[in-house]
Amino acid sequence: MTLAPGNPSRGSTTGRPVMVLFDILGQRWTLRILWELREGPLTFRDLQARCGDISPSLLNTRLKSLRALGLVTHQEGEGYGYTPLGEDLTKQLALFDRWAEKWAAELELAKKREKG
Amino acid sequence: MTLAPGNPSRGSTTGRPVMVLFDILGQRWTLRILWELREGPLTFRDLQARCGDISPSLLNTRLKSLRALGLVTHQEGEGYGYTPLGEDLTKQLALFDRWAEKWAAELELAKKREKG
DNA sequence: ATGGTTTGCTACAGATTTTATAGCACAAGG
DNA sequence: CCTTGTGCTATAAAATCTGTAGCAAACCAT
Repeated sequence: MTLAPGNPSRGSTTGRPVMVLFDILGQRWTLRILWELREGPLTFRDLQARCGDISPSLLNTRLKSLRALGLVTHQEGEGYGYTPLGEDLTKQLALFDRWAEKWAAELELAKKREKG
Repeated sequence: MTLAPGNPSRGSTTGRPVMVLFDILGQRWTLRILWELREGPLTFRDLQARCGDISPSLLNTRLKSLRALGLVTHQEGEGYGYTPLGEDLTKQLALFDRWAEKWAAELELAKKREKG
C-alpha cells in the first residue's frame, strides 16, 4: 500500500497524518532532500551532489514518493523544487536548524563542565 | 564514530548540527519514539506497545542513542522521558502534527477535484 | 552530422539496517 | 514459591540502502 495520509503506516493502523509523516521523514535522506531544496529548485544531479552523492537510485525513489505526496514537483528546465505544501513543511525544518544549534551549544557546555 | 553534533554524519563532513539531527531523525522510529513520550514518561514496555510493538532490540538501540544525545533520560520507577532539550525538540514536533492535518485535508481536496 | 556535455534516470550486487520472535535476569507482591 | 512487570539480549530472515556502472535523450559547438 502507498504511503499517504489516511492509509495505515508502520505501527499505526489509523493512518493519522502525523504518523504517516513520521514514517516518510523517518526514511533515510528524506529530511535532507527537503532541506537542500530550500534555496530554490535544483537539478537531479545538483541535488545528488548536495546530498553528499547519495545514490541516484535512492534519490529517485525518494523524489518519486515526495512527488506522489504533493511535496515536491519537477519543472521542465528548472529541476526539482517545492510545491506550496512542501515549502510550508520546510519552514518547520528551519526551526529544527535553530534548535540544533542550541542543542550543539548545550552539549558542548555539558562536555566542558564534565571535564572540570 | 558516534552520531553527535560536531561529528561528521552521512553525507556531511562538517558535523553541522542540523545535518546530524536529520541523520538521527531519519532513522526509523526515532521521530515516533519522541512523539509517543509527549504525554509523560513511559516504561520500556509501554513505549514499545505505543509504537506498534516495535522490536525491543531496535527500541533499545534507539533509546541508547537518544540518551547519549541528551534528549531522553531513564528515571528509576518513572520510565523513559524527555530531558529539557528533548522536550524542547518535541514542541517542534507538535507543529508537524498540525501541518500534517492540513496536508491530509489538502490531499483529500485534490483527490475530490480530480474526480469531478 | 559528429562529438562532447548535461540531465534524468535504471540495474544490480553487496553491505547495512530493521523486523520478528524467543527468552533471560532481576525485583516486587502475594 | 509463583506470578507479574520491567528492562533488556540474541539471532535469523527480510527489507532497505549504498556504490558503481551505464544508458537514452536533449542540447551545444564545431
